[in-house]
Amino acid sequence: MPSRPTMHDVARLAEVSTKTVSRVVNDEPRVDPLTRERVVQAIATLGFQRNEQARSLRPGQRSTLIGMVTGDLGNPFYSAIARGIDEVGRLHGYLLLSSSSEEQPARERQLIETLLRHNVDGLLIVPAAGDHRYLTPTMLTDVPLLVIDRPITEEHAFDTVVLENRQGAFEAVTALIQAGHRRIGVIEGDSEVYTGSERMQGYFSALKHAGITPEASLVRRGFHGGSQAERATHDLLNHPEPPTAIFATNNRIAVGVLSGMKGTGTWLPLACFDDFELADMLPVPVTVVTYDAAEMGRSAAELLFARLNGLAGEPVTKSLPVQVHTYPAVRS
Amino acid sequence: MPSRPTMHDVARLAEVSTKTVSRVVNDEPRVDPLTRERVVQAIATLGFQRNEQARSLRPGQRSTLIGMVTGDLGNPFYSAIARGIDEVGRLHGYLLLSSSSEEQPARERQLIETLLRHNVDGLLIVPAAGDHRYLTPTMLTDVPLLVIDRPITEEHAFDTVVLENRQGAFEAVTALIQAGHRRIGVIEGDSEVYTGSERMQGYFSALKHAGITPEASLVRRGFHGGSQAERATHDLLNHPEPPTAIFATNNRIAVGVLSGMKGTGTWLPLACFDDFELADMLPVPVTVVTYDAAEMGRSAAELLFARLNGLAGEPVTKSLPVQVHTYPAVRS
DNA sequence: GTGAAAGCGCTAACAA
DNA sequence: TTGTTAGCGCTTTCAC
Repeated sequence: MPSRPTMHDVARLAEVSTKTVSRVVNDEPRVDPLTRERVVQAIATLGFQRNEQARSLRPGQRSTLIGMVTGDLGNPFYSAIARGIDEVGRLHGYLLLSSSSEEQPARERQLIETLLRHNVDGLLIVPAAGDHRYLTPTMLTDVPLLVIDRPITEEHAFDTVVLENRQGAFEAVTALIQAGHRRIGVIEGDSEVYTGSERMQGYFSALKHAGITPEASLVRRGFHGGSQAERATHDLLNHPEPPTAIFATNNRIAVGVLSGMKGTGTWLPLACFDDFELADMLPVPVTVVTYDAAEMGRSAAELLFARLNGLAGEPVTKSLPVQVHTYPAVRS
Repeated sequence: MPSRPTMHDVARLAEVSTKTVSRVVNDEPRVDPLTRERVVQAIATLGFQRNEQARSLRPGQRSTLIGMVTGDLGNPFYSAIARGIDEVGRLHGYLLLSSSSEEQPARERQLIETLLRHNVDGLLIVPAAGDHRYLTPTMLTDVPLLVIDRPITEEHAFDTVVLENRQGAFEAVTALIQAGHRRIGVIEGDSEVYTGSERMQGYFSALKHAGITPEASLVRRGFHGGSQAERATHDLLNHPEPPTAIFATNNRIAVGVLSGMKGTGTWLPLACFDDFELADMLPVPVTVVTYDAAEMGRSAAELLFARLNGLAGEPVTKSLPVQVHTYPAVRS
C-alpha cells in the first residue's frame, strides 16, 4: 500500500535537504536554478503534493480553510450564498467547508465547534434562531466570524451582511397599492424571525404611507412552509370581505399562496419577497423583490478576508440593495 | 493575543501527562475515574478543543474530511446532492469540503488536487466534460472516488451513482404519445453530455416503441441554457408542420421552452426531465420526470463510506429510479 | 493506570 | 545557496 510521497522522498530523489524542497515548493528566492530544476523534476516524477495539514500546523501558518453554516445546504438561497463565498474564497486560495444546521441551534453550535477544531481561518454563518452568546471572543480566537442574512443582536457584535428587507417589502406593497389595491392580505413566514419581521414592518409602513389603516384580520403571521401558507390563503379568501391582493414575506410562502389560489379558483395579484422562476408565467400579476444572493456571499467573504488581512475596527453592517419587479399575468 | 489551548495546557492544569489527556479526549478505557474527572474539568475550564489537523497528521488517522466537486455550487440540483452527502457525512463524523469546477476540466482537476492536498479521505465528483485519465490510482492513493450523475468511461473505473435517464425520458415521451401526440419536438441541453444523450435515446426509443418515425426537423440538439432553448422553440413553432408537444431534456431547457411559447403565444403540452416548481400552475399540461437528488448524494456518500470502511470489490454502478408525473394545465 | 520519548510532514531560525 | 535542528499538536509505542 504505497502512500503519498513526502518532501523527504522528494529530497532524497533530488539529493537535497527537505528545506530546499520546501523552498522550491513555496517559490522562495535564493535557490540555484539548477538545484531548483532537479527538485522540480523529482516532484514531477513522484507526483508530490504538499500536505496542507502538516503545513498549517506550524504557528503563523493558515489552514486556507473557511467554514460556513447555513440552515440547509440544499436550499437555493443558501447555496447561492455558498457559491458567492466559494468564488471569492478561490481567489484567495481558500477552500470552503460547509454544513447544515437544519435551523437547530444545538446543531449549529456543534457545527461551529467542529469547524474550529478543523482550524478554519474564518467562519460565515446564516444564524438559526436562538441564543448566540456562546460565540465568545475566546472561542473564536483569531477567527473572524461573518453573519449573513440575519443579524445577531446579542452580546457580541459581528460583521454582518443583510438585505434591505424593510425597503424591499415597502416597495413591493406600495406597487400593489399603486395598482389600486387597498385591502392587501399578508402571510408571514416565521422561520426566519428577523427577515420576517423586517418585511412585515415594510408592509405596515407602506400601508401607513398610503393612509391605509391595517386590518388585523388580513394579517396572518407565523407560517412555516408552503402547505401552511396554503391553508392561510384559504382563510384569507374565505374572509367576508376578502383582500384584493396578497403579500407573502418569502417565496416559499408565495408558492403556498399560489397553491391556495389554485385550490379555490380565486386568483389575486401577488407580491412577495424573493424572486422565483416562472413568476412570469402565472395567471396573476406577480410583484417580486429581487436581489443577488450570490452577492451576499461575495460581500461577506470579502469582508472576511479583509479581516484576515488585518482590517481593524468596529464590526461593520452592510445592507445589500433589492429591486422590485412586476411580472404581468399570462392569459392562456 | 491568546491562542487556542492545547493538550499540553490541559495536562499542566490537570497535573497529568498529555497522553492521559489524549486518553480522556478519545474516551479510552483504563483511566482512573478521578484522573478523568480532573482532566474533564481542565478541558472545560480552558475550553479546550482538539486540533483535528494535528490529530490526522499521525499515520493511520483520518482527516474526517471529504471533498466534493460539482459544476456549480449554486445550482439547486448540485446543492441537493451536497445536502444528501452532508447528511450521511455527519452521521460518520465527517465534514464536507465543496467547490465548483464551473464545468471547466482544468479547474476540476486543480480542485481535486487541492482537495487531496488537504488530505480528504474521500472524493465525490459530478464530472465536467473532458478527459479524466489523470485520475490515476497513484494520485488517489487510498482515497475512494465516487462519480455522480455522469459516469466516467475512460481508463479507470469508479463507483458511480446515476439516474435512470433513459427510462425516465422514455416514460415521459410515452406519456405524451398516450395523450395522442405523434409529432413531438425535442430540445436537448448539451451541457451534460451523458445525461443529454441518454435522455435522447429514451426519446427515440419511445417513438420507436409507438411506431412513430422520428423526424430530424423536430430534433434540436446542443443547446446550453434557457435563452438558446427559447430560440430553438421559436424555430420549432414556426416549422411548416409544427410539433404538437415538446420534450425538453432538462428543466433549464424546459423553462426556455416555456418562455418561447409565451413569446409566440402558442402553448403546447410539455414534457421534460427534472421536476420544477410551479409546473402545476402553467397554462399547458406538463409532464415531468422526478427523482430525489438528495438521495443521489446519500447513496454516493454511503458507498464512499463503505469503501472507507474496507468494502472491497469491483466498482459498482447504482441507478436511481425516477418517476413520471403529469400536471394538468391551469386555466385562468 | 500513567508517563516519557519519538515522530507524523512541514517550515522558521539559525548555521555553514 | 544550502542544510541542520527544533517543534507545531497530537497519538503511538513501550516502559514503569
